[in-house]
Amino acid sequence: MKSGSISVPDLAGGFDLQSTLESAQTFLWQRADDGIYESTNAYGGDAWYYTVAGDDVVYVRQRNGVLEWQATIDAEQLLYRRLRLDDDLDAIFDALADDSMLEQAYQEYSGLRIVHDPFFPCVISFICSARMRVKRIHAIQIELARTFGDPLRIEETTYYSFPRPEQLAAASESNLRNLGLGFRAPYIQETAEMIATGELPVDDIREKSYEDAHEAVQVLPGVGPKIADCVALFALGHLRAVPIDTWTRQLIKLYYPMCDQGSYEATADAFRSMFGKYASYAQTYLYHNVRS
DNA sequence: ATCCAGGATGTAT
DNA sequence: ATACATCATGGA
Repeated sequence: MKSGSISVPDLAGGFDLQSTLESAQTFLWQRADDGIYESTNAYGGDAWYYTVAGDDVVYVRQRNGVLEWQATIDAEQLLYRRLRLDDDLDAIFDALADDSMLEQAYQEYSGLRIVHDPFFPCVISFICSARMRVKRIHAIQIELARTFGDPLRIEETTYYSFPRPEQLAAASESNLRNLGLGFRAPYIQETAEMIATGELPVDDIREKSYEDAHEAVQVLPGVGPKIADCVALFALGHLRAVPIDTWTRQLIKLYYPMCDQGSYEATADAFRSMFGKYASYAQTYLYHNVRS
C-alpha cells in the first residue's frame, strides 16, 4: 500500500471529511470501523473511510488538519476528483445569493463538499435510494458488490468492486429481489443493460449540457427528475443541478415559498434563478441544515 | 400494528 | 400538465 497526505488548510474553504461522506450524497464510501454508518455527526472525526475504485482500494481519514490516505495506487489525484478538493468554497459561496439561512448553514457545516462519484455506481445507488432509508441504501451497495462484483484480495483482506454494467445486466430479477431491492430490482437490471449495450451512450452524455444530460438519463427505468439531478450533480459535476427530494421540498415550502412552483422542473428552475450557477451547493448546505 | 423511507411510474382527469 | 394510487422491504 502506498500512502500520502494532503494539507487541509491549503484547500480553499477548508474540508470536512465526515460531513462530506456521511451526508447521504454518496453511498459508495464505507467507514472502516463498522462498515455502515448511522448518521451525520454520530461519531468523532478521525475514522478511516474507504472505497473500491476499479481494482484499487483507497483509504482516507482526516486528522489534525491533514487528510491522510493509504491506497493500492497513488491516490492524491483520485481524492482531488472524488472529493472535489479543487472547489474554492469561499469563492462559491461569495457567488451564491446572499441569504441568512445559507450563511448560517455555511458556518455550521464549513468544509462540506459535494462529492464526485463514478457514473454507473452513482446511477445504481440512487435508483436504490427511492423510498429507502440512508442506512439501508448503504447496506444494499455493499451487498451488490459482494454478490455481483469482483473479489479483490489485498493484504489478507477481500474487497469487492462495484459491479460493472454487464455484471448487473446479467443478474436475474429474482437474484436482485433476494437482496431486498423490491420494486427497484427490474429498474436496476434494465438500466444496467441499457448502459452495458450502449443504448444509453454514457460518453456522449458526459459532453452534454446540464439540461440535456438531465433529460437524457431519464430514459433509464427508475430514473426520474430527482435521480437525474443526483446523477447530473454527483457523477457529471453540474453544480447547477438541484435534486429536490422530500426534505428539500419541505424546506422550499417553509423557507423559500416563492420557489415553490408546483412541478419539479419549475421549482428547480426557480431555485436556480434565486441562488445562481452554484445552486447545488446552496441546496446541499440547506438540506443538511434541516436534516440535523 | 401502522407508518415511513434522498421517487418513479402508470392511469385518470 | 396535474392528481392519485401503487410499487417491496425492513425498521421504528
